[in-house]
Amino acid sequence: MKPTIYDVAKEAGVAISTVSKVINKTGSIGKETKMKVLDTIRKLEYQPSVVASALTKKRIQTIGLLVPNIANPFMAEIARSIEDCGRALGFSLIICSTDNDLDKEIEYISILKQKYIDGIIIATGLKNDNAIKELIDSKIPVVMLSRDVPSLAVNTVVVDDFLGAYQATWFLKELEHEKIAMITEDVNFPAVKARVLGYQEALEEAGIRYDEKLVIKNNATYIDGIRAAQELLNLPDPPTAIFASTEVLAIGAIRGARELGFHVPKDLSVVGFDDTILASMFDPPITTVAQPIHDMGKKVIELLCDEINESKKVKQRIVLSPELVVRGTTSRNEKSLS
Amino acid sequence: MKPTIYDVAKEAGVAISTVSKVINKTGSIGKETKMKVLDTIRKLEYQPSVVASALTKKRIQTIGLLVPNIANPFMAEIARSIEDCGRALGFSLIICSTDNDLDKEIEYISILKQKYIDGIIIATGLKNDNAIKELIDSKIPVVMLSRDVPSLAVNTVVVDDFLGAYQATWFLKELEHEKIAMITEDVNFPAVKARVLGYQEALEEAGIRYDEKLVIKNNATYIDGIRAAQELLNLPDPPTAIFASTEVLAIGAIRGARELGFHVPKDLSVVGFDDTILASMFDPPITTVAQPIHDMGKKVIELLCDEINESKKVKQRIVLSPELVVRGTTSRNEKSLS
DNA sequence: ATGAAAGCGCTAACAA
DNA sequence: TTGTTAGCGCTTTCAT
Repeated sequence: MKPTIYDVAKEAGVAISTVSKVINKTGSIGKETKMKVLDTIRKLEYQPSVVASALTKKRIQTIGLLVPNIANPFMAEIARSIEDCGRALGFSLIICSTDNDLDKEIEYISILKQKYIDGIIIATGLKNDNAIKELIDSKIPVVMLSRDVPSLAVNTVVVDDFLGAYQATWFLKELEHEKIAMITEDVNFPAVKARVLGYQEALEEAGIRYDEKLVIKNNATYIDGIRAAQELLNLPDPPTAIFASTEVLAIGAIRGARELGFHVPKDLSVVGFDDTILASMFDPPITTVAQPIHDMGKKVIELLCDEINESKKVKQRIVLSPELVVRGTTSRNEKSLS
Repeated sequence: MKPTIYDVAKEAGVAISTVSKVINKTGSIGKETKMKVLDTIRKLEYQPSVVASALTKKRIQTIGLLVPNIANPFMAEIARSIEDCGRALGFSLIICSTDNDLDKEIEYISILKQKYIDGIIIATGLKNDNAIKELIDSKIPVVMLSRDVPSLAVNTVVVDDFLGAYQATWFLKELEHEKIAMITEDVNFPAVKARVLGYQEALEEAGIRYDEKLVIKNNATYIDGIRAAQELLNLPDPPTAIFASTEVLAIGAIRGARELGFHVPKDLSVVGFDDTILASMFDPPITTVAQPIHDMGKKVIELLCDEINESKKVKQRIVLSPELVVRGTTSRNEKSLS
């Protein structure tokens, strides 16, 4: 049987509370006894039970991560970043793929609570914020990732979607593109709306008239990307550049363009968003707005720890800047010279 | 404060053991009291503490998944499958990315043990099996996924790598390719070796002489794929087809070929392995040996549950068949007609 | 069928 | 500085 704190205490000839103290570095213990305890812990290969301590401390050194789908490369990369940052602080990571389904989200939150999880990171995008509200009311440390809940005071880490879209669009403008289209998901999330706004702002500053026929909203699948691009390219006066608000949409758009005989980037420039493995492995590698995935994980864990330790009671909202990564799907607009 | 089992008992006017029994469906309880208890549970919104019960039952309804890297699309898809199958049975999933680093693997295993995890799924590939041996000796339910430990009796789920490689190679042969190369990771894992063997076997049956210059072993990065393909295509008598033992290698190979002016699939056919999102989103979509990701997750959870419940004491080794998915990176060899 | 009580392994007062 | 002890919330005999 695995040794318990009692075994250690007996073997070392001290009380269990003494052992507990040296393990948790609480209270004060004599250097002598401390060494003795440490020695027998090593000798017995004793490992404290996280579960037993969780019963009193209400913490099990584990955090939950709610994502739409861990199979989505962007989420998987985010998860990896969070896992690493969390591990450094002793946290394990439970993955919860909700498919953006409210019922699953509620179910997962309920389960995580039952398990005395230390905190929850929410990176799902839902229409309904009630589940989140209740969560926060129940005093469980929460931080939102890439998701704003405007009506709530809650720790949040987001990237500047407006800026990212602006950068992408402006870059296209500097490449002398004038008809710049946008493909995006058709939902009401602040993040999505901000990207459209950033696109519009850049156009305006560039002196390009905003044309709503050039903005295609739909779902965000590969197929949607293909369709949207083809719809755009079949226009009487088709765009020479497309800003896709997602890597998958960008890849779909490229595919759609190619099927119509357009060459990327010669005939059509495409900029994506996220910078997942999909962008760098595609041929040509995709010019894209990179989310600072590593920083996002780091900040999110920092905020969560602050919340867990109650060291800071003020909620924070951290906005990280994205960065345009220029690769092979964009080029100067030749038509504008004619 | 969250209600405890005591609150429920008091409110319902019964003993806590009675409440415990109705929750766990153990022992026998009168229909009357059962209803009464159930009602007050609902009324109080009582949720039993998994942690407290774990203290006696030694189970926390959570399993650990050791993978090289959750950011790897194949592993992320596997994780999703396992998550879903596990959730149906009430398990949460803790992700542990080891980077195939023995120290991290050991550290993770140790942490998982401390947390009274119910079982561990190991999908990492390591040179050293000692950590696994100890794990199994310590009676924690374990199942290996895509990893054989020949010297150990342990539940295992693998796909038939030999068969997959055979199918890929044979398919290429049926396309009348005669010079078929292979690119693979250079490690000693049974899975990797089996793929090389399957390739060789198919060649032999096809009456094609095995040429070791056509087998490039290296790491398994995108860059390695590029280099390997270029090395092959620069041969005096270059291959017309490449079987890459990984999606990433396949994508690298295609890129390498294109840089040299080869068209895929006209000048060079490429077959990959895994069938992740990378394969279907690439342009053209990649012909690949699909691993039955969903079945793998299902079987792995089944085995783990058997082990957890001790219902079956015989260790099993389940071999799943891969399936060739023909897409756009393969075509008939035109040169053979000349 | 139901209840009383002894743990599970640890933490945290409180004493000494 | 060290030890005693009462929980934490639940499961599980063993009585009743």
